[in-house]
Amino acid sequence: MSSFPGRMKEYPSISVDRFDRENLHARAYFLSHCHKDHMKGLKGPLLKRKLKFSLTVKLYCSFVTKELLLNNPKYEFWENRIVALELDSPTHISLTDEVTGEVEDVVVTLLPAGHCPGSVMFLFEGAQGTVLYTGDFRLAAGDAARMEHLHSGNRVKDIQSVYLDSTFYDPRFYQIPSREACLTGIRKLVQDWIYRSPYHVIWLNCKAAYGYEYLFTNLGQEFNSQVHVNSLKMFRQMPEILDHVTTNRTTQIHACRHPKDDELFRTNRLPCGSLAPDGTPLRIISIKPSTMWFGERTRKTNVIVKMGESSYRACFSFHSSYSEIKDFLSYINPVHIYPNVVPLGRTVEDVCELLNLMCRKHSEGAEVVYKPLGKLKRGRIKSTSQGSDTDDELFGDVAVTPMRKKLAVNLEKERHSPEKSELGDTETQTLPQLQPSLQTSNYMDCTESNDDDDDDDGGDDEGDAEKEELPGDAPSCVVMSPPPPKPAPPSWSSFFTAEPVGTDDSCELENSQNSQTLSTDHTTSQSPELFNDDDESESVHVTSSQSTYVSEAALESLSQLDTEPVQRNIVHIGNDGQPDLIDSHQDQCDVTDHTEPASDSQVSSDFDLPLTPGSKAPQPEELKELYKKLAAGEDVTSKNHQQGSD
DNA sequence: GCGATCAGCT
DNA sequence: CACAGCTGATCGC
Repeated sequence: MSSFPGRMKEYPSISVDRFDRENLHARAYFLSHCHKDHMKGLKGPLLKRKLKFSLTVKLYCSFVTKELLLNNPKYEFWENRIVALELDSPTHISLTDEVTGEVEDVVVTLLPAGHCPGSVMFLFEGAQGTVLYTGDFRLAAGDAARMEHLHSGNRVKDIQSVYLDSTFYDPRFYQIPSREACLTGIRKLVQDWIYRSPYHVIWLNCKAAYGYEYLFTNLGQEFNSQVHVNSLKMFRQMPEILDHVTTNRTTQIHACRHPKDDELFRTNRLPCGSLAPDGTPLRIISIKPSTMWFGERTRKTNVIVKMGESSYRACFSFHSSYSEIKDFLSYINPVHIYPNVVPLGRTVEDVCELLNLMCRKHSEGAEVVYKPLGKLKRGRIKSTSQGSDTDDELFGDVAVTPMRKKLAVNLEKERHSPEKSELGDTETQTLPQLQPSLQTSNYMDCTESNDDDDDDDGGDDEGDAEKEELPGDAPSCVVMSPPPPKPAPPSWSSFFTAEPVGTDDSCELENSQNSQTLSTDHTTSQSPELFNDDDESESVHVTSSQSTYVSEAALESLSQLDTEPVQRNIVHIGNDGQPDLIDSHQDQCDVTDHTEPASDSQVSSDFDLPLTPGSKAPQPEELKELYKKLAAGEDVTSKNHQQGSD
């Protein structure tokens, strides 16, 4: 749970994810995602009152977050004050003090956070430096390298501070099976069950929060079915989700809820009360998504654990693991890191101590030997900045992989081998397809799974998880996390955009008046025609420029235009030669860099990974050599440090 | 009567 | 296990 107080040292005039107390005085608000612990004060009477008297205060978030937020009537009063921003589109915002008239400019960029639909990180750039507020995130190792806006030209931006989702920043949570692995395990379990008969149904026992949607969509897709949920209302603008969920109870996969659903389940009933039409009793199993973690050297990575006769836990995490966070931090190499969360059983001091190791000053001495080159997307080499730590070599996905899960290891290696990632993308398809065999997977009955007792190197637990036919006919054991066959990553991207949908109200989609409004914003929201560029050249487009009331729809689209995507601004700034925007910032190139490569970097669609600071573009030949060495575990350091040992 | 806080439960 | 978020009790305004 976030305990971020809402304000960042560098930009105290804005508030992020907290809306009470001091934050009531903010000049602008930012909401990273639609979870209650990040919305404290957001519907409070004080803030509501402030809005009434303020002309300029806005709330910035993603389109999806806006949609989800406004789904709750308690937040409706925000409607005309929310400015939804596109992902990966630097946007200039003028922060005006309504009393003094003082103005501060920042550029904000929303980066996908992978935590729940609409979740983003905020990258702020302004006179006080570049600051990243991560919100909550689940990013895999190497993801930072793929984020264009964390880079400036070929380099990683000079990031002053990171306000970090440190939920699992504790070696205890070293490893959490990847999203793909978890999904694969769940898919298999579901398949094992529902293919037995139409009376075999699944209940996904999910908590009341956004974040499980990708599970629903993936299962819906896989089984060419729809998942039963209580309401579709919030997804009415999100066809990617809407397509795979339903309020029709006659389906084999349920994620519906009821205040007493656990109790109902114990008596073999679904939360929705659905029964087979012919009276045949349903065979229900429940799958409860829960986070499972493993120690650094654990070989067990069961993503499904049988808890009882017909109940299972399935690995599922909204947050990055320790190693994922470390990977992220070591890549962006910030000067300061502030935890937003204190992991359970730890103190702030504990976390800070650990985080300090990841700060720039600490890594400096052992400065990076080798940083990712070109588009070495998967197999990025850890830069082992803070020497000694045994974690380091185990840092990447590869190392985190259980050591002797036979198949698993090799596959993982294959998948992450730099050679392949860089040169032979297609090769990675050599992975075996999932065994079509179902019915037979053996599950282990367990009560515990997260014993990360890495103690046993001896490998006593060899076949532990493998067999154990329980008498019951319910699938009875653990699915080890099978390395997914280079899955197309669950389409998280789809959650970050709210595509217009032709109000396909299947069941209970109230056609609210705004259902059309939003649709226009999405892609062409910043259509220049609507605004006369000239009068914007005033540069300080105070966000309240439209104080008069127009139709809601009009206002809606206007408010989207209040804040200029930087690309346009930048051009403008370039013209008058005075980048008054970020001038005092350490390096203006940060700003200008946005501009000119803008076209080219955007065109190069999948974000070829820019070079790391201090490196120069390697020739293909060199690269090959390099990768070979890397693959062979040889030393690739050009100078001083060795890679693995000392 | 509402909001904030906390315990309890999931 | 942890999450995210309910419910319900209590207290204060």
